[in-house]
Amino acid sequence: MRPTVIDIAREAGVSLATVDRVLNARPGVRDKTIKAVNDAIARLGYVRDLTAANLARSRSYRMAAVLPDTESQFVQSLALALSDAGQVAATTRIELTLLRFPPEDPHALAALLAGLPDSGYAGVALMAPETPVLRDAVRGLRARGLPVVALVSDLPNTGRDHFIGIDNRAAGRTAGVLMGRFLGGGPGQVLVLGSSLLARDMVERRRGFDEVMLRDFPGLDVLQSLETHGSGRTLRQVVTEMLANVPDARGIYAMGDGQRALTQTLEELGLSSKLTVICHELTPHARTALERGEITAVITQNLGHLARSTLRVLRAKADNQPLDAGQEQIRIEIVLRENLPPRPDSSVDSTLETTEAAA
Amino acid sequence: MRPTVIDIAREAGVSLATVDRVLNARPGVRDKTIKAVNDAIARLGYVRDLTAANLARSRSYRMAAVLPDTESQFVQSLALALSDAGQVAATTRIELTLLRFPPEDPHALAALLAGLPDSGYAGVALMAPETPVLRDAVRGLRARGLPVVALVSDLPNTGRDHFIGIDNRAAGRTAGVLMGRFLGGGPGQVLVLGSSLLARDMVERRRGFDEVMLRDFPGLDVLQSLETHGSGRTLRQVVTEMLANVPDARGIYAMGDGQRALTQTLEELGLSSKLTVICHELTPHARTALERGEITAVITQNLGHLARSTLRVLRAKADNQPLDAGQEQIRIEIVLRENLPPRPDSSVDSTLETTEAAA
DNA sequence: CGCATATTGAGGTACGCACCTCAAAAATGC
DNA sequence: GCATTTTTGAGGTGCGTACCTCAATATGCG
Repeated sequence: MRPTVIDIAREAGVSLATVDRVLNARPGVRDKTIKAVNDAIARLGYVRDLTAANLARSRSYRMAAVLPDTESQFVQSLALALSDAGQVAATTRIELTLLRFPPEDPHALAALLAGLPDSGYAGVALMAPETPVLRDAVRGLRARGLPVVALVSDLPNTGRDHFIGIDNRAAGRTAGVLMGRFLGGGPGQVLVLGSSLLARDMVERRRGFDEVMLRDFPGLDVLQSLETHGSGRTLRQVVTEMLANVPDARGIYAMGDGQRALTQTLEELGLSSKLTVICHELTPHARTALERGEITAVITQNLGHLARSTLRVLRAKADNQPLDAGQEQIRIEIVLRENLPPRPDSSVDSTLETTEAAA
Repeated sequence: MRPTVIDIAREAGVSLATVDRVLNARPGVRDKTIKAVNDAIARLGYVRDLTAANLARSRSYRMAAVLPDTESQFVQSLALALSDAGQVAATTRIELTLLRFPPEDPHALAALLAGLPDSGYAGVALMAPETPVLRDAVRGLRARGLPVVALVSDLPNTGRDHFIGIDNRAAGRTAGVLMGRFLGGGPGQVLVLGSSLLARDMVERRRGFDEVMLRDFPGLDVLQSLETHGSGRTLRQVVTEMLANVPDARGIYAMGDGQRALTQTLEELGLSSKLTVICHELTPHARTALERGEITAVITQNLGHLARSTLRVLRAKADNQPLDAGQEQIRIEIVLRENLPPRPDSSVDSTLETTEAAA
């Protein structure tokens, strides 16, 4: 049997109340006594039973995940992954609420954040572009003692408690090596597409991509980024135009969303499977395109892990506990047709299973 | 507040004892009453608090992980990851014991498994080659009601409850595309190394590799597999000899272990960084070699995830609970120099942090 | 030494649930 | 309608910990 607080008390020759004071860092214990208790803990190899502890604390964790209200497949998948993870986590006293904000309205977002009930929330996860208004809003939350973690896209200047997502510069570098090697080093030209050239993640991906291309594949000519503004129409326009002017285009690096518009455009131009196409995020569309050979490689992050990590991190922050850095590290995954994971991923049937189990 | 059993009882108009009987599938309740309770549960959205339930059951999970006693870096890393995961899981009433067996002695392994205390264990994770003796031993364990999961290398004919690891054929295919594309399709020759040509995982990797190479890269000539028997000396010998006879060798696919011996051999032959080298498992050595450019790509599985998954699966099996397939899916990861995850991975400091938190 | 203050002990309640017993009530068979 | 069986209720105990109160010591200081 594992030792309990009672064993500690006996071993240390003190009362249970004292052990409790030491364990929970309550005041009114002499250093000497504290040491005695800690020694006993070490001797017996006591490990606090977190399940019992949380029960006794009757601690529960109401958390909010705030996402832009776009119809982008990526955001939708992320929302799904989060709500799945939330369902599962419900058995561990975690309650997750998903909130959405109008994507182009930082003030609405700030208002939403400011309007979160003052108490009752244990933490907030946030995926949003860093604007001055948002910075203040996040600072406000943190001033109220609410942990805030940035999701997918970092908010380094807001004082957020943690960032959950990939290193976008490394992701860009990864895209770079793949592109360079897949094209055999050149010669040829490579198009780069981004939703917005101002967004931090786009900038970083481009930077990483360029680093590698310049250093390792000087024979390839990387063109200026094209902005799609998240619009399929714009994407089609700029890509069509560009490809008309660039005779020897051999690759496309799509840093932002719009895989559907891209593959469609290439299809129309009769270029499907003729170019090396690398994009980000394994959305259902990217999957299909990968299977069909219309996209060569996808750089992605596992949304299931991301969602679960979010809950774990928020909880750890709420409890003021340290993180397991290794576990919370989100990997930059490379997906080719050949290592495409089977479909049931952040799917619905896991939810079904869970519900069934609870019933 | 989340509803509790008491709320269910009130809502269903029955006593607490009856709710309990329904929840825990105890006999002696009329169907009509069962339905009433389940309806109440649905109406209130009740979710059983697993932490409290486990506490009340005073359920604890003694588990064993059985690994071959080799000094291979991969097995060592796996052992480390498992013991790390075990440390962390100790706070949730899980106790993991690591056992080792002499790698070439299936009978010793069988004896070890048969000798596990009849009760007291909640499950066993096992990494071992599938031999007839082992098959019987595993069947014996399962007959005793002990869940068994296969680790890293599957044991399909033993009736194991679950397999935790990657699809080796898909891994081989992945290696294939990478090799093919990195070499620009040929011409040239590719060496394949495996520790043993009989081991199931080697066979499957080779099969996947060949599938892709034959179909997509007919210009590349894939040579017969060379057997290293897990010995660095043998590896050096066969590789040196082969390279002397093959004028246009451009790539090496190392399916098994021995990365250290391989990079050393290539170094000696003055071929470092001149060949496209793809191998498996991101061991410390593979890391270094990747950083130095001596290895081009590593196909790997995240040992941290693997270890945590093992514990989760064993626990779910012990509780007869369904799995979250998405979460337990082990990804085939592709690691290049550019997306090499930062070092602190299945490291020691996470252990320190945890210990500190408990103190 | 005597007093104020700091430290410790004893004991209780609660968290949400599992599991047990015994008696009461309801349903069933004849 | 009675005996029998099945179903239900009431109540208790325990899991390991948190957190509280009040009294009993111990310690430090003048």
